[in-house]
Amino acid sequence: MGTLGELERAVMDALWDADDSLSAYDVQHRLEADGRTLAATTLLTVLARLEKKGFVTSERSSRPHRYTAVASRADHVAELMHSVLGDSADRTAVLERFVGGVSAEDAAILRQLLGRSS
Amino acid sequence: MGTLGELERAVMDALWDADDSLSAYDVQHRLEADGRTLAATTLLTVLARLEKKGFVTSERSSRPHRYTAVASRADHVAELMHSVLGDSADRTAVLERFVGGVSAEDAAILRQLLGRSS
DNA sequence: ATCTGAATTCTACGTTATGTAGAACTACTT
DNA sequence: AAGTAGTTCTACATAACGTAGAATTCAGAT
Repeated sequence: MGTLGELERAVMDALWDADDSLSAYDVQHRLEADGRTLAATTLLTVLARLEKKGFVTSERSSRPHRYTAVASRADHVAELMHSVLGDSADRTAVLERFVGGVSAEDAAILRQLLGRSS
Repeated sequence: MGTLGELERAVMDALWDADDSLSAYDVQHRLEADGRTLAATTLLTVLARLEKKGFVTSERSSRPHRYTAVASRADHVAELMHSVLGDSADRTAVLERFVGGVSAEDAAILRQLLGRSS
């Protein structure tokens, strides 16, 4: 599955919040701005782990290697939702519960997205 | 969050598949039927952990204590989906991806549940 | 009231994931 | 060739989880 640790998630957030690729140092500074001081090697380690897990890709031609999130945050979350729903036999029951707990706004968005075709 | 380990999930499945409460021994036998041989104490430990995590409740008045899942499998999955979606800022983007990856059947179920309108 | 066997709790150990980073090594720059 | 920025290796602590033996508890038999 694709569960991330606390730091890993923070790093992914940094990558997602950035529009383009970031170096380990960029990530380090972004986290520092969030009040989290970490050694550069720590970020390198975490980025390497994230890459091994398939969440990140790196550009090793440029010297400070640059890292990018493989999927957008939205894709990631949507994938997680699918993977959770994935192995459910009684999809109707699950979706029923899911929809039941959704806010009016989200329900509207869903209707809109499911829209056309009765 | 509420992520479960492999054994923990297997135990929860046993509880969900059963209609009423089960004793640790019942769970043990069910897992054995699945080709998984475990000591009774192991199941007691796992059940205790699941209870501490709030996934299970137990009836300690009857001698072989009986355990029950707090939430139905459907509720559990739906809750997980919500918790994943939960802290997303761009809900529209996420839901868009989510709906985009849903099967035609699931889409139909969702429309049904959301009641067309709008 | 005691004993006994089943059931439960306590304690514990191995493994893996994750946070964290120093030490060692690599590769441009000048 | 050397220095320095950057990268990889190696390592350790902590926590979660799988797993179960040892010790303790408790209800029923005698």
